[in-house]
Amino acid sequence: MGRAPCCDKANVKKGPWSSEEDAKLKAYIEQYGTGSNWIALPQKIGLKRCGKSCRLRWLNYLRPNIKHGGFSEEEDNIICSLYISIGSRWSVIAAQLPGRTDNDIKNYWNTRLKKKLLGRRKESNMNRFSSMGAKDANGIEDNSYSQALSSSALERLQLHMQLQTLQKPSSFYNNPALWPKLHPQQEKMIRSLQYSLNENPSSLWQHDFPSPQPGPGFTGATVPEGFAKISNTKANELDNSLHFTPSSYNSMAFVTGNNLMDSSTYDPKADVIGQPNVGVEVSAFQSELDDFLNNKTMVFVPQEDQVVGFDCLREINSSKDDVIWWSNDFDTKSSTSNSWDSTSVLQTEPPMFQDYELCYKL
DNA sequence: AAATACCACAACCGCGGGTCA
DNA sequence: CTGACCCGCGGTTGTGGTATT
Repeated sequence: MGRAPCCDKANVKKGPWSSEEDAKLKAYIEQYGTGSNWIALPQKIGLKRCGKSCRLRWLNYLRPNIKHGGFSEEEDNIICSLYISIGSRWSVIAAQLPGRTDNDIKNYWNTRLKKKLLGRRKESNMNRFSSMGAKDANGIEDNSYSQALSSSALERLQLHMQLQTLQKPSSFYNNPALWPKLHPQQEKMIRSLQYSLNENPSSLWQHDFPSPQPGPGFTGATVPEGFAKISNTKANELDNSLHFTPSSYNSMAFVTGNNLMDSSTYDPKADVIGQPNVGVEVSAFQSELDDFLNNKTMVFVPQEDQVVGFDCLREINSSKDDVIWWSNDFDTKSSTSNSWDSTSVLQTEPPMFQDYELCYKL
């Protein structure tokens, strides 16, 4: 049985909001607040709208201090950096851009920024991805690898490549004039974010793979007890098909049999089909992006007062000891949450590994 | 001038998590 | 513990405007 609808679909108006509706909603919320119940709100004020629609209209349009359009170069850079870092976590990205809504940023990315950043390399990257594809017994090109990559992953990978291209001919890393121009406060923000994510075991970014590391819950290269419940059948299935996680490459692990493999030593493509090691290349993504973002400075070690203002970071610092580690993969739709905000992403509860899928997508 | 394609953005939808009775 | 309810999220669709043919 499906989920019950949140409202009576037959009796709610859909489509664009009229100025009268806007005025009603705005006036009421400004006077009484939302009453913490969006579903009941439209009835109270006589709007034939779904509560969710009211909420969206308020948050994305009517709420005070909302900025529309006119994204600055600095905002572009932040969006780009965070997208590469954490993917399509629009609410997280929006939290770093005051006055911007997740919907606005999402639309802006999908319609403009993505094309701006990726457009020029579309053709060459398609060739490159094609060359990465496997060939079957008949020598027919199999693009399943690239097809298996989520669009988000592809975009992020392409962005990474774009950065690499920038690096090569003109010593991008060594030429500050080519670095994206960020306001010092914005650079500080991003570095603080990255620092916290990297330093904290509950980081979004986990460069070191668990298997080679002694640590809580790990025994050599074996999937730790209670950590990953991948079945042999599933593992074999994975072994026989896709050997790197299609949608998560920030920190990548490979599964073979019951073992988690460090991407730096495991060569799944070479193992199976004698192709270049896509996995290693892809898994290098994150550290190179780190370099890109951090080489502009020395190693960034924020002091306590440097992260003031980021409550989420303070929370991390306060509970570092509690956590083991977790994946930075947020692409998966798993049994765990797919809802993140600027704090929840950074919070320290680690129970991210509850099924094989998540483990596989380390 | 009309038809078509493309673009930008607002709005909707369905899902999963959190809360609470 | 369970189920109902609500919230918030990311993905998708709809729509109006603009550019191109």
